[in-house]
Amino acid sequence: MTVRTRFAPSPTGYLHIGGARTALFNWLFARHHNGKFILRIEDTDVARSTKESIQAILDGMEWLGLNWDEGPFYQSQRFDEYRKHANILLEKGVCYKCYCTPEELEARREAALKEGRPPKYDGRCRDRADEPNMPYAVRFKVPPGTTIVDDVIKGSITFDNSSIEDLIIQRSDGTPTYNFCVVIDDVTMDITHVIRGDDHINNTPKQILIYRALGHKLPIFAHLPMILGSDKTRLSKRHGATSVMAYKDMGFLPHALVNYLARLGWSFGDQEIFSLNELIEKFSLESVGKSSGVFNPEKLLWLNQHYIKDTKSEDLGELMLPFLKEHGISAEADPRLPAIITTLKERAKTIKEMADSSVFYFREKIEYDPKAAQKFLLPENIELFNTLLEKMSGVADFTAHSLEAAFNSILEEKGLKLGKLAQPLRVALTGGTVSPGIFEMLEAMGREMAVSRVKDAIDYMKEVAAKA
RNA sequence: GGUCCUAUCGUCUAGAGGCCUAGGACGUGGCCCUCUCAAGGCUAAAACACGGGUUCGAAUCCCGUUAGGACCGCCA
Repeated sequence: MTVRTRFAPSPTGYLHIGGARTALFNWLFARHHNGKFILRIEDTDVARSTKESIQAILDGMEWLGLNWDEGPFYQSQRFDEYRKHANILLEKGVCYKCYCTPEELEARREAALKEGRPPKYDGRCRDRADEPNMPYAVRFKVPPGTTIVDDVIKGSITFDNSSIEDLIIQRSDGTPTYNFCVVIDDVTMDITHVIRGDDHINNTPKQILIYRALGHKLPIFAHLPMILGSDKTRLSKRHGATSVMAYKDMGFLPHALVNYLARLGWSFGDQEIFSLNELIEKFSLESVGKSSGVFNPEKLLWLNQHYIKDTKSEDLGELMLPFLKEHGISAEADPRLPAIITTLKERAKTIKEMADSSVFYFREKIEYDPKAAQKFLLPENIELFNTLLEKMSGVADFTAHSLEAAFNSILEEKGLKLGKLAQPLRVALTGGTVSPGIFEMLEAMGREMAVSRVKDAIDYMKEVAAKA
């Protein structure tokens, strides 16, 4: 039997971190078993579902590389199917018509809560014989006894059916409700493994009861522990960015997020770094932990940095262009781009950070950081810079290697340490005191720009001398 | 309030009764390297929630306590 898993988000917002991990685990499990991964949009709540949300979820999935084999299926297009099954259950007598109005139910709920009783439906329409000409909801008649959820991750969980209320499976307007659609869909789509957040555990016995009433075999259930924020409550906007696409905008690589999410709740010995293929090969539900985990942005950052170092400069260039645009820089035609990135990628935690620190490579003129200029662009360095200019113009090939040799000869001549030369030059070249290594940076920048910046620095130092 | 889930360094985790003086990773501190910043290398501090059992032996199995979390809708 082929494994079939599904991810079934409701389109009431963007794809968030928790949903992405659920999707990822479903995807990994399906891929590991050479099965099918199905995408289903749970939009039975017509009022809250939006087209924008659907698109946002699809975008997020695509960015993460979680491709689906079937779907997206939309529950809103399957209402006839649900109604048909609801009627069957009604005829079988395992469901009944409930004529209580939402207002009445709400009033009773509040009263119960006030008196400290469980806000459970009292079943007053259960054995009603008449059929008044009024709108009715279809309720499932929960049988007595106990229902056992056999969960791959959590183990066996027993529920007393008396704690489960007669749930509505079809609203009085004829639309189906969640617990019912899920079962009908999972049955008709031949889902073999239901992998979802453990916030669904309490729904599971209800769904099992419906499976039984329908006469269908149960899928295997696996309930994933929640992802928590730093205060150990359910991850939400209060904890910062929760939208997957926000991570794209912050300059994260999709695989960094995938690797991070995979390791949040799942482990493979002491291994931290996994390629996509390794993830597929090594993933198993057995090694998913039971306890919830706190989302840790620092570790994500570390992984991102790791994968940035691991990515070819050419590819990074492509990814960096949109971030450069925000600085008003169009670098797509700049042949220096890959070389520039090579100097930067060892020291960037995000693509955005890399773009921010690359700006000096692209500007016509740079501005000096006042403190840096005051400390390093001193008139006493004019002579040194003139020598530098000669060497830089004279060196046969403008590479890190020959530049280093050329610089060393200056240093030897003047009896200087590299620091005395590198820091002033760094300020002249970049405007600040922090940058990539001086030789690799010169090579990446190119002779033309380097020479012009040294000249500018000499002019600047002369001005300073004149003022003094 | 009811139902259910969970409990190892600050965080993610390894741990399947003796391999545990509890391992790895992120983060944090120190040292080395060094033209700045990183990266890299080395290193340090840092945890079995508590109480009872079971056992020759418990982080590991059982029970309880405590603490956290989720769910209890004509939302999904």
